[in-house]
Amino acid sequence: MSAPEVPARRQTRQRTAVLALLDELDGFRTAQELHALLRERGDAVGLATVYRALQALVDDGLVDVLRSEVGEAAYRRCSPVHHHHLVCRSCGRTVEVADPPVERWAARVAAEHGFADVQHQLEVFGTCRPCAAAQREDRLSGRGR
Amino acid sequence: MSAPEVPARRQTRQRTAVLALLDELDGFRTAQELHALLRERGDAVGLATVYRALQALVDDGLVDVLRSEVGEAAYRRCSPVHHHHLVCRSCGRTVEVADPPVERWAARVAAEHGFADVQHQLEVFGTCRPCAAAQREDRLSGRGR
DNA sequence: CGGACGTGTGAGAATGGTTCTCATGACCAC
DNA sequence: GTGGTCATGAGAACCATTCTCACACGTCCG
Ligand SMILES: [Zn+2]
Ligand SMILES: [Zn+2]
Ligand SMILES: [Zn+2]
Ligand SMILES: [Zn+2]
Repeated sequence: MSAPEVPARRQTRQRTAVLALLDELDGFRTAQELHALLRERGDAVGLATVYRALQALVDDGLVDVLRSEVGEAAYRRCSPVHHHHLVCRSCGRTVEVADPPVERWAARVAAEHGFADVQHQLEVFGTCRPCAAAQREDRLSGRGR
Repeated sequence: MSAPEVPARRQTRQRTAVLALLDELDGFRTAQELHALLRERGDAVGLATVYRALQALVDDGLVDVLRSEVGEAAYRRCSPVHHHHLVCRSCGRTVEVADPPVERWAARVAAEHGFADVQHQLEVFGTCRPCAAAQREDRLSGRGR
């Protein structure tokens, strides 16, 4: 009800830089990594601002966020339609994938147990071919232990 | 190769208490919540020890861990066979569910993109019936805003 | 254009969950 | 029993994220 509540997002150098950087990267990156990359490239942006920009992008549905196993948040420019991810554990390379059956399954199993307001999260983790090859090499050289 | 590597888990009052508490609870609880519950009940255990005991249980496959949206880890006594979870957002009540099709789907989609060492995580979140009813009541009373 | 307003920025402090440190205590095989 | 480990716990350390607040700068009329 009442006003549509659009706080009017303002266009600044910092927000533009964050989104531009995300557009060039293909995988999930943490806020700290993005902050370091921006600094290297010269587009210096405060860390707190990186966090705020990412949060805004997530709210706008332009960016997906994923929690790593150690609890850090990682961000990626994603398409706005519902999808899931196939993520490389070591380099972050990501492929967007869809699985229509699981959507129906989630809704059905939730209904069967009387759960409402259903959401689901499905992610697949693995090692992409280049990273697997690199790891094999490492093992062949000195890393016996 | 070499020794089977079983560091010999020692049985102490603290670890017994943590596992016993988890056995009584039906949902995912954070380490801090478990620590508080143990203190109330009189089985006082240091917070660091709760974390260590939980980590050991996870390593042994007796407990599952889930990251909340705010990044906290939540633990639950679970069956040792592979399964997924239907979790109530507000009370933590949890149902273990299986979805054989998604297992095959994950393996296939990973193979198609050349990913190895595949793992997947699938969780469904919702509001269980009792919690939904409670929230409806709250809204009817003073919470107009 | 030219301010006025209100949002955005950033350095540093604060927060809070988790892990580490290390002196002390308690299992348990012998 | 005893000894050698491993476990415990209070507090410090860690570290990602958020908060604070003085200041800068888009945006919007006029
Ligand atoms: Zn995505
Ligand atoms: Zn889905
Ligand atoms: Zn489980
Ligand atoms: Zn599965």
